[in-house]
Amino acid sequence: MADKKKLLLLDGSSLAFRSFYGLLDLNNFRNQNGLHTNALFGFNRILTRLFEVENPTHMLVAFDAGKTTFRTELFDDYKGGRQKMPSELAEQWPYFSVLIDAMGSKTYELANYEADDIIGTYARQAEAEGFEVVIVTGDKDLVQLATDQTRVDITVKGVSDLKAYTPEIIREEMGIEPLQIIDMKGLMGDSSDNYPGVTNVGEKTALKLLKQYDSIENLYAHIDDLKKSKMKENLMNEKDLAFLSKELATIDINTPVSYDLEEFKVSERDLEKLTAFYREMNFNSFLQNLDQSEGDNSEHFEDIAYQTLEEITEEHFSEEMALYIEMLEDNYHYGKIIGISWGNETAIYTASLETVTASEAFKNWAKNEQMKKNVYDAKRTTVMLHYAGIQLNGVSFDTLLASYIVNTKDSGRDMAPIAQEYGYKELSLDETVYGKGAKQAIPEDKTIIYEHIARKVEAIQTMQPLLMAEFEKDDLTELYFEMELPLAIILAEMEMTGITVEPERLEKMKEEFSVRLTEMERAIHEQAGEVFNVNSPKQLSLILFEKMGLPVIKKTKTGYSTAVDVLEKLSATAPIAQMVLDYRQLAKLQSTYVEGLLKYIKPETGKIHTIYTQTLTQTGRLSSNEPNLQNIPIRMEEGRKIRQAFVPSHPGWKIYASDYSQIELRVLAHISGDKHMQEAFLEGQDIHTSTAMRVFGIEDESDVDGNVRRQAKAVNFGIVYGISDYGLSQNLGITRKKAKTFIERYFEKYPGIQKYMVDIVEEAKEKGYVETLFHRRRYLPDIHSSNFNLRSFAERTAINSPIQGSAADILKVAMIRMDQALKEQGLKTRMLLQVHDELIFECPEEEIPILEKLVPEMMQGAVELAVPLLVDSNYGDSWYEAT
DNA sequence: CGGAATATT
DNA sequence: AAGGCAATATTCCGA
Repeated sequence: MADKKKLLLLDGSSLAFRSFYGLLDLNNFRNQNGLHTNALFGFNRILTRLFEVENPTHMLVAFDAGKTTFRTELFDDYKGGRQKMPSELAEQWPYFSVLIDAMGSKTYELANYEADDIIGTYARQAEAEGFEVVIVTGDKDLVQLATDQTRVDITVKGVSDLKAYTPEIIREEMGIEPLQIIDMKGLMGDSSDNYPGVTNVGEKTALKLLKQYDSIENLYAHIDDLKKSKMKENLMNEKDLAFLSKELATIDINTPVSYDLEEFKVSERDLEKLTAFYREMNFNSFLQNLDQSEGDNSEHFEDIAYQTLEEITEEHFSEEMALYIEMLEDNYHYGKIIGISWGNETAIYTASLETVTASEAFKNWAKNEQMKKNVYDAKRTTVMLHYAGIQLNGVSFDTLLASYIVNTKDSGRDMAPIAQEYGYKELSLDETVYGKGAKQAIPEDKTIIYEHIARKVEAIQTMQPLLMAEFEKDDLTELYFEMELPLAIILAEMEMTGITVEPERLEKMKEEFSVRLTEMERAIHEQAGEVFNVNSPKQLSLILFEKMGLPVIKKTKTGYSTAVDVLEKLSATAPIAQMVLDYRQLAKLQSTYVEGLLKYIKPETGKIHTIYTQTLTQTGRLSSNEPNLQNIPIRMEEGRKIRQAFVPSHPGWKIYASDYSQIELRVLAHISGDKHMQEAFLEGQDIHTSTAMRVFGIEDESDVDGNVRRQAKAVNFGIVYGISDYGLSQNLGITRKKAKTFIERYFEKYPGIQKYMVDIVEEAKEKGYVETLFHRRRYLPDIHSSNFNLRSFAERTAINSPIQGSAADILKVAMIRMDQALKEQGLKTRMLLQVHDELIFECPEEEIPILEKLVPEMMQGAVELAVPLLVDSNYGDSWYEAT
């Protein structure tokens, strides 16, 4: 069967503007000539994506022709009041057509008409010829063109996401037919196109009227039926305006266009033109993608000299070298090393794992603290070699960790993009060399591996001095060498040590849960009156809201929400809601924690070895994965019991756990300098009680009941996150107005906090980044965005990151101090886990008295703040008992 | 492969 | 006029 013809119609002007404002980072998007390139970059991304996703046979990008159109003749002020195109966008304008042409598509503009009209006209023509049509624009007006054959995709936020409008979706969301959009616009007007509509009629009123009267014409035919009201008066007075607005909103589908549809057949993209364009614009990532999609991308690489060794001797080592170990698996506790490379400016060597493990010379070099090694991911390298029976010491630089410290955006497993960023362009993506997903494979020809990893060694060497220079420039040297790099080695040890988990305990829970889940599922089916998949939110929502007719509380992008807060509301009247909640809770425990953890117990050792990712979060926190041991249940007793399976690895040992009390609020008290909050901590008061008394004006501490304290606690949390009245109201289930007064009262009572929030946002705007107590940076490009959401998010981030990040820094310092102390004192105690504000150890019982002094000393003394740090500790026979 | 839901700090 | 709290990971479903 021949593929159906598919026409893609792009509103070039609209998308260009969207790209420009969606990526409003004018400093970073410039080419070597200083030309701004942000809009072109975004536009290219849309085009590439559309070609991939839609695979059109025909395509046209339509542009607005100029200031005057037939609409301005109808209405002088049409699009009046619009500010001029910013010069930064205007200078990019000529290049859009260059890009579109290179991509194999056509552009078109027509004097006196807007892009909308061209699109409307061709859409209707194409429909008549049996095409499938897709329109892409940032302008909602075009939704009026949707039909069964034509879909209209509107950009939602920025340009990356599109929302599809089909007639069904429009009916569902607005309750009208696509063509009625015109009537709606006629009544409500359009502020961006600057035509007025009827006074005081907005979308809501317009839709209400249209549902009753279908069209403006019919509405006015029945205008006498309307009850006397201000609205009726407005409608009568402004009848002309309504009809004029409707005319302005109507897309002309009979524009005198001059090309035949067949002219818009998509042609092959012109690689030469496209490459030249990307080069000119400095779009390196697109260039690289282009290379890959064209297959052999090593063609333009310089040859690299390296030597594959069968026999390794002392001569192959020098005082300072780069080292790289290749393994395809992400999880290095289970993966297989497929090649090893090391070298310096004069020579690069490669060897197989067998050759290396057979070599005493290599092992001695690896172990020797004095012999410096530059690596990419010190932790990964250390653990991989450990499993190969090789001890690695003397790691003096980690280029991955370094690039993350310079910019938290660099977090990649893959070296190529980071190397590229630092000017080393001779390296392919791992994906290109080894394939991805199911297609990934170890190359038959080992020289492919060796050449690739030899380049990695060269990349490490190239990057290292550049990263050092960045450290000096941004005052990051101490953070890196005193905190992050030593921590990487400590984390490696923690991961290798692992934590013992008793499978028997989990197996028992599994049996019990399985029986209960079956029964709960049966009961839910009974209530529903049919068998369905309770795990499917879609099927569940059909049962709840359509079959059983329960009230819809909240919607998601794709349908009805069945989230906790929704089900909780429903549970008052519908027992099935509570049953689903209970079922979900248990199902989560079963699949993620009981069965999930069992999968990760190493049979040989009975231990779980997580992987901490040190270079991922934007705040400086660690993350834990495969499995995540930072979110083991604790709030609900049932889930908390999971922790009973986490036990010491030797008989007679204990699990010892210490956590910081309210570290984030203490950090906030410190950096904000707020006297009242500092005082509360200095006097050892319960902070939430203290807040409750201040904010709610309670005189006597004994009058603070649980509920009031809970509310104060929620406000404190909200403050740390950069609060909004809406967020707080959702959280506490109170009105927005009430939430607002809470926050106002809070700021009144803690003026230092309010000042901090204003100042930090100001600082972020000035510098483009915020930083922690230890100078860890987070860049916030969106702080200047004209997009309200992006900007607001950046502002909240500016408030939260120094708090969350400084707390993370403090625990990192504590870990280093603790590790040092354990080693110096020759203790048997081992640090096992880190969970953001707590450390978990295993220890022989006799060391407990030592730890009770040592751990608080190391943790509380990690940093000197204006308020004391406080640590709580517990121990027992399992993690459960230690918390 | 993205979205929804839910687990933690 | 809009719009939605900070940082993560994992599982499941359904296109």
